[in-house]
Amino acid sequence: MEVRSLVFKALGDPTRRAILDRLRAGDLSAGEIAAGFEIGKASISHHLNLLKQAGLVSCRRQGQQQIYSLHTTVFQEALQWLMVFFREPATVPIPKGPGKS
Amino acid sequence: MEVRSLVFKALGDPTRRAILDRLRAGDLSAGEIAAGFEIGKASISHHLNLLKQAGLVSCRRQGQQQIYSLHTTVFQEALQWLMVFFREPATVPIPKGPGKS
DNA sequence: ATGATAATTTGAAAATTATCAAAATATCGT
DNA sequence: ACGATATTTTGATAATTTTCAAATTATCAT
Repeated sequence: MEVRSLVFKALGDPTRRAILDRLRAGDLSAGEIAAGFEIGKASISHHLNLLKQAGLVSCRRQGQQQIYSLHTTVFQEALQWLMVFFREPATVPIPKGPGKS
Repeated sequence: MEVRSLVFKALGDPTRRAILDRLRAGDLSAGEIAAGFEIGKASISHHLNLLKQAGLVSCRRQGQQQIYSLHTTVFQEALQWLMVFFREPATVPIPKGPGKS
C-alpha cells in the first residue's frame, strides 16, 4: 500500500496514537510500551509493526529488548499533505463567461 | 468515536483523499464526485458520509443535488496534532543526577 | 548447552469496513 | 399527482483489522 494511506491509517487508531505520544518523551522498549495498555503484548507488537510499516517509528535491538523511537520525517510529509488544504486551490475551473467578481 | 480517530481514519483511504483533492478546486455535487471513480454511487455516498462524520466536508442541498464542500477547520486540528511531534518533548523525564548538558 | 527474559509470529475468532444491487427518499418539471 | 433525475439507505457479501493464546525466535547469564 502507498505510504500515505499507511500513515493516516496508522494514525487512525487511538492506541497507536497513544504509543506515539509516549515515544515523544523518549525511546522505549516494546515491553515498556506494552505496560500501561490494557491489551496484550502481542497486540501491541502488531500495532508497533503497523507504525513501523508506516515509517512513523523505527526500532533497534539493544540486548534482548527492542527499542522504539519516533521518526519525524514521515510526520512532516503527512503535515505537508494537510497543509495543501489551506492554500488557494491549485486548479481553478475556467469560467465560461464573465467572472462573478 | 472520537473526532480525531474519525479524521485520520477518513484520511487513510485513497478514494476519500481523492474526493477531498477534487473539492479543493471548488464545490461539487455528489454525482460529479461519483463520476470519475470506478466504484458505484452508493459507495461514494458512503465515503462522503464518513468524510462528513469526520467533519472534513459539509453538504447542502441545491435542488435535487447535494453540494459538498471542504471544511478546513478540522484539517487544522489534525495539523496541530501532527505539529506537536516537531516540538521538543513536553514531558521530559526528570534526570536523577546532574544533567547531561 | 540450559533456563530465563523480551519480543514477535502464527492461527483463529470477533469486530469493523468496503462494495454492490435493489429499494427508498427528495426534488424538479409538467 | 406523475415520471424523471439525484442521492441515500438497506441488506448482503467480501475483505480487512483487532485481539488473544500458544508457539517461536533472539539474547543473556550461568
